[in-house]
Amino acid sequence: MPELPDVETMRRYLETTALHQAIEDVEVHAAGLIPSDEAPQRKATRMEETLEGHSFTSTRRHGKYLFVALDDADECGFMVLHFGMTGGVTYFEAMDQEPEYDRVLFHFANGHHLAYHAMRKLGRVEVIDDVEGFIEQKGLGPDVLDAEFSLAAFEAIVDGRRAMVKAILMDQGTMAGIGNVYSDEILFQAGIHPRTKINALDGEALEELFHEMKDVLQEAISCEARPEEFPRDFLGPHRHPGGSCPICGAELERVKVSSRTAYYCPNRQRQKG
DNA sequence: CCTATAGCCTGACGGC
DNA sequence: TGCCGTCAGGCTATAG
Repeated sequence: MPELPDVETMRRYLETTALHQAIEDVEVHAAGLIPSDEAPQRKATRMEETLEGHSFTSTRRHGKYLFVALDDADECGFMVLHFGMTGGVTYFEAMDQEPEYDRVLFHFANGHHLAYHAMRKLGRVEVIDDVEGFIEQKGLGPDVLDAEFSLAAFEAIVDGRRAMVKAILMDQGTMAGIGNVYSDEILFQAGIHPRTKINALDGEALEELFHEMKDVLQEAISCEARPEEFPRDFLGPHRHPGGSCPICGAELERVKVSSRTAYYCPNRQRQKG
């Protein structure tokens, strides 16, 4: 699930729930989510000791990564959350509300708790001291919704590339935040077939694509990334086997791109390149 | 530079 | 019912 709109929704959720409270206790239940070569028990203990006694003070997002600043950011830095395919965060009071697949649990002084959960353990949790350094080390491109990521910047970053447009959209090194589902949504709105080579798009099509990138993600955020709230002409709720185009009614087709399943409307997204 | 594949994990679903 | 393969919205590493 978690692509840019989902992670942004979680960021806002954390902003209104988990900030400015003393973290009394931390339980790492799945040390494998911490990327380090240390022994699992050692990693878990180290993270618990690093966070306990501190508090979260602010949040930040880049692409699909969520950064949570610690009160003593100079010393402790930031906790980074990545959600893989199935991760999320839940803030709750009574322990009988503890979500399933709870991988890291934070106990706050106010009696509430925050769970980082991930059914499949494909996410990551770690503590870093430098957000910019982390982004660079991961090789992430600009966040798609960053105001400085302009049409000119997009054109420059894509200039000379020849890959399929869907692969480019999903490449976090080109730009950060778009995954399989939202790349399909963006291409649907832009009327572009997912296997189109990006260099086959003319200036007008590229500009349309750029605006749909921004608009689709913004719209999804305003819906808190909940497909049932999406505008009627969005592909999302129809994106399943047998689903039909919300605009023309044609049955959606599927094709593999970058080893992922792309859904598209054969009527409105004709292949050109 | 580009594409494809496997691996990391777990659960849901369809077929036998 | 049980077993098996396949697929699922993530990223990384590797090979051609």
